[in-house]
Amino acid sequence: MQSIRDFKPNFSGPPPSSMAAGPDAYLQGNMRMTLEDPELWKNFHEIGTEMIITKPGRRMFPHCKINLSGLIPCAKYILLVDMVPVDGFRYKWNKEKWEVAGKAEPQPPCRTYLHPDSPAPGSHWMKQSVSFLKLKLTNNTLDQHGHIILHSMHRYHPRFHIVQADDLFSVRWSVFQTFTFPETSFTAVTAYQNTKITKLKIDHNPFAKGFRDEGTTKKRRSNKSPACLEKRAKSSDALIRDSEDSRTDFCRSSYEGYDGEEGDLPKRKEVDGVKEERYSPWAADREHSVRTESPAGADPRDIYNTEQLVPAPASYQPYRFHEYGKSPSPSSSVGSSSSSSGSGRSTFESRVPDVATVPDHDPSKPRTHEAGKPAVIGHHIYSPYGAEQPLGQWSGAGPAQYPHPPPPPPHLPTDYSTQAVHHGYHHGNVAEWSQYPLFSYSCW
DNA sequence: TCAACTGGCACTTTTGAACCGG
DNA sequence: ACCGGTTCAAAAGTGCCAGTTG
Repeated sequence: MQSIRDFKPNFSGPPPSSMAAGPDAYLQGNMRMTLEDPELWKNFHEIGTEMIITKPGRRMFPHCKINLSGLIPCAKYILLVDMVPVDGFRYKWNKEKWEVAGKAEPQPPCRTYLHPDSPAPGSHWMKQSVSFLKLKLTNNTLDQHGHIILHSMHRYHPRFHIVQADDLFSVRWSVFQTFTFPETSFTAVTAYQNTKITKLKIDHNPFAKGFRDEGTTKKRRSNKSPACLEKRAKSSDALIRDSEDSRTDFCRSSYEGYDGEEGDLPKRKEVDGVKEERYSPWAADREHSVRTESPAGADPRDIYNTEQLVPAPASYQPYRFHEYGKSPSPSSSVGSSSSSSGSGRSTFESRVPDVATVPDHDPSKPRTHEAGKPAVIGHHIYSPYGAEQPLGQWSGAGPAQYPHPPPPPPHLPTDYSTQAVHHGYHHGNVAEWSQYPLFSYSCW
């Protein structure tokens, strides 16, 4: 076992183009990512965001949209998103709140969504917001379309990866940074559980206009049977009560303690980010409410931006959080770690021994990483494939990139996440590490 | 028995081709 | 031939809901 930061720069052979600029190329401390529509996300988050997952794939709403700054205008970057479990539990909706319903199911094949513009120069990413509108979620573990596979009734949060790379082939050597936004965590569901979420979605998603109460069109299925209408009336009772509030008040929660601060939502968010967690339908969140504080603090939106320089593969990191963290919710861990030091960077350093520790995979090809600097994707660290399969799964161009979708990595056991829940990572080995690829699939 | 899931439905927006006039 | 604007139909994205599944 060897810590990443212990590795010395010792790449043999010519460095890839993305590294040719020399050591200064790694100094990207100014890189910043902010989430667009943070208020909307926060409104959902306070209620407990749910995302529908279907077999053919469903878009997210709200969809992930970010702003980037601090990139090198002329350098090329690749943007990726993956979904990582927030914790190791399965949930159920019971009496207007989410409850733990057991251990999480084994993680489906980890997939990464590659932004279709990738690779593009920094100037491209910075000139306008970057939308991941086309990202789709599915519960079909045999999905052939490259959608991100999730389990229903499990909690996830998206991670955004910025990789400085001239092309898809050089990603594995490239500088990358990972960002998460606590308010983007959600529960994957096949049908909405919380009627408040349904209402929020209807109110804000243009495709759902037809379900709005005060639409120009008449209500659908208005001639239902009385029994059905009665059932509907019962189920939508809460919605009707909500509808009596003004539309600008839609985010008002029914949780106790909220009334005292209603009407001051935006201000409260900026002043006290911790408090708002109280309104989460997550009992755990309310009990262990820890909020991310802004590392730099200049931009209010940065309050929600937890920069992670942790090169942990998807579906691996949360369990490491779980292993070392004190809370069952890694999102809380993320927030607390960031807030504890007031600096995402120092937080990263403090976590390196725990999170960024990798098995002593291949001593002949050591990885380079120094604490406080963006991590370098080592040759073997994140690729589930050997050197003979150099990220071919997400190379090429355009939608035709997965006409023949890649099969799940054959070495991926179906029960590895169960092992993870059982905290089996103290003594990792090569096979174990390779089971948690960051970029195992190309998707767009 | 029941929670979770599926598929069809009605409704919406988005997209792109076709058409027209300058 | 080119360009910009309009129209229209198909495609795709929504939540609803009854039926199915485990």
